[in-house]
Amino acid sequence: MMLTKLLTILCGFGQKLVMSTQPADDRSRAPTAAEIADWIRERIRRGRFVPGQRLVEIDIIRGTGGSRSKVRDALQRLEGEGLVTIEEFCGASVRTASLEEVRQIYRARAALEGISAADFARHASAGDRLRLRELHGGLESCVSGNAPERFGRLNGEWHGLIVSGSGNVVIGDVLQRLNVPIHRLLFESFYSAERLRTAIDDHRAIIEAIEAGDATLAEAAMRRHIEDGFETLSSIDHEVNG
Amino acid sequence: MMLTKLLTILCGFGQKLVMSTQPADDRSRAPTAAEIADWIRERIRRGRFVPGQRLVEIDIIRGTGGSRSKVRDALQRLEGEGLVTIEEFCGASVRTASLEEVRQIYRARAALEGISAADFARHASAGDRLRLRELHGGLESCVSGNAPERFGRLNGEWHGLIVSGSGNVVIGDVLQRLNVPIHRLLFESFYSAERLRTAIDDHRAIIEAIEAGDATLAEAAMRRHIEDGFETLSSIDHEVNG
DNA sequence: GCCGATGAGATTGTCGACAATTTGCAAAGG
DNA sequence: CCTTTGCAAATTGTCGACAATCTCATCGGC
Repeated sequence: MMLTKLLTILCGFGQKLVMSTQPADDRSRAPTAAEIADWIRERIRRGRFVPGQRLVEIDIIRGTGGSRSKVRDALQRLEGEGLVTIEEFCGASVRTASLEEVRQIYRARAALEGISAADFARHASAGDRLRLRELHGGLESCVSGNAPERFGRLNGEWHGLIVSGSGNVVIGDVLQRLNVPIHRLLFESFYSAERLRTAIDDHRAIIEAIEAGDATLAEAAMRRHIEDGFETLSSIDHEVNG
Repeated sequence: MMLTKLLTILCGFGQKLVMSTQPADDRSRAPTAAEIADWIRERIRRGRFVPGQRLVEIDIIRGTGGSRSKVRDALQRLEGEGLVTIEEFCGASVRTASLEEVRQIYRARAALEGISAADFARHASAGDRLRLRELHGGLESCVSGNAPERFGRLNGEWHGLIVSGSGNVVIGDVLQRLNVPIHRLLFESFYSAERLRTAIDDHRAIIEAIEAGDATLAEAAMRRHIEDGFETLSSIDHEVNG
């Protein structure tokens, strides 16, 4: 009995939530493997698939209308992204990120976004610099208007702009991949108003360093900003988990 | 020359090199998708499959003894790693990294290995610190003994030790993935004896910073070391292609 | 001779059927 | 009541066949 329960937790963890059984997608045409992967990714992001949950192929087939091969391809692709794990005869399940792993992801983010901020300060286009200021304005209005949902989205855009404006596509890809497992944490803004104000201050300091052309300062500020973000996250986790 | 490069980028370019037609692997059991992926990866690393070359499924089936589904799975996995590109009805081909992309990869490496060096200086185990010195001794003997092949391998181990000793497996994974497309460049040591001596000097400076407990200095030195490495590579490329 | 149509061969994409394995249930035994 | 054992259903892994598409050599018209 205890053994079966243990095994259940190890392999499978059968959280068989009943699915909304809309038989297929709106469009009649068969979806590609990439589209199925998007469908799953989106559901994980939205919290419809929770970490540890098992992703049964037949359910995804019913949900997307794709064939089994396509669904399997999609799951394999997602495994490559580190979003799900696939075990022999156990199928795919949403991967859970430990706090330690989140810490390591944030350290990598600090390094990569830090260097991106420096490169942005050095040779970003005038258009990107302007857009950065605009986004910052939007973020400030979110804080005063208390719109945490919009804040999460704009904040993501702001960080993305720093990277894309730095002109390094490779770093952009790596960061996007790194962010996937913690996407829910990033956007499910359970941040306090105080944290939002702190973030805004950090952003302002970074922008000022960029506009002053001080790449080193921009990098240092960005790093500190991201590491502070992890501290906040970590303290929240401690409150929640004990 | 330029034309072939262009054709390589376009779809196909049937570089139908005849394969060594050993019918299957030594062991009789069927290889898994992961093993097939390793087989392909290894051949790309060794230069047996050159960038732009088309990877025909049937050839890989003959070479590995795996079934078509497994081979296709393996290719898809490799696409996820960024090693090959798959186009509709064009199949898989070894992805070519442009000089600009290599530059971006080196920039990312500089950021990640830099922060790893800092973390190594802060809290690496005594065993890892000792091993770092040992590897450095091996590298020095390579330079004096003129053994570029062994130098490439040991150099890889040295850099890997910095990362693993820093205690961040996420960064380790990212770096491993980043290095795959440029693996041939890293290990096909066409480096001059002078470059090797410069690298050794860099390494010594990094080790000294680490032993002095100066994380900031270690990071800066590591960054400069990697960016110098790219400069060397870039100048070689100009000699060859320009 | 040059150029486009055309058809065969080669290569890849898709799918469903079958085999291997696990899971959940239910009955037998203590 | 608890544990164990066996079986049926569910789920996943594997494979080969067929369809769709591309490549390239050939042929006929101009």
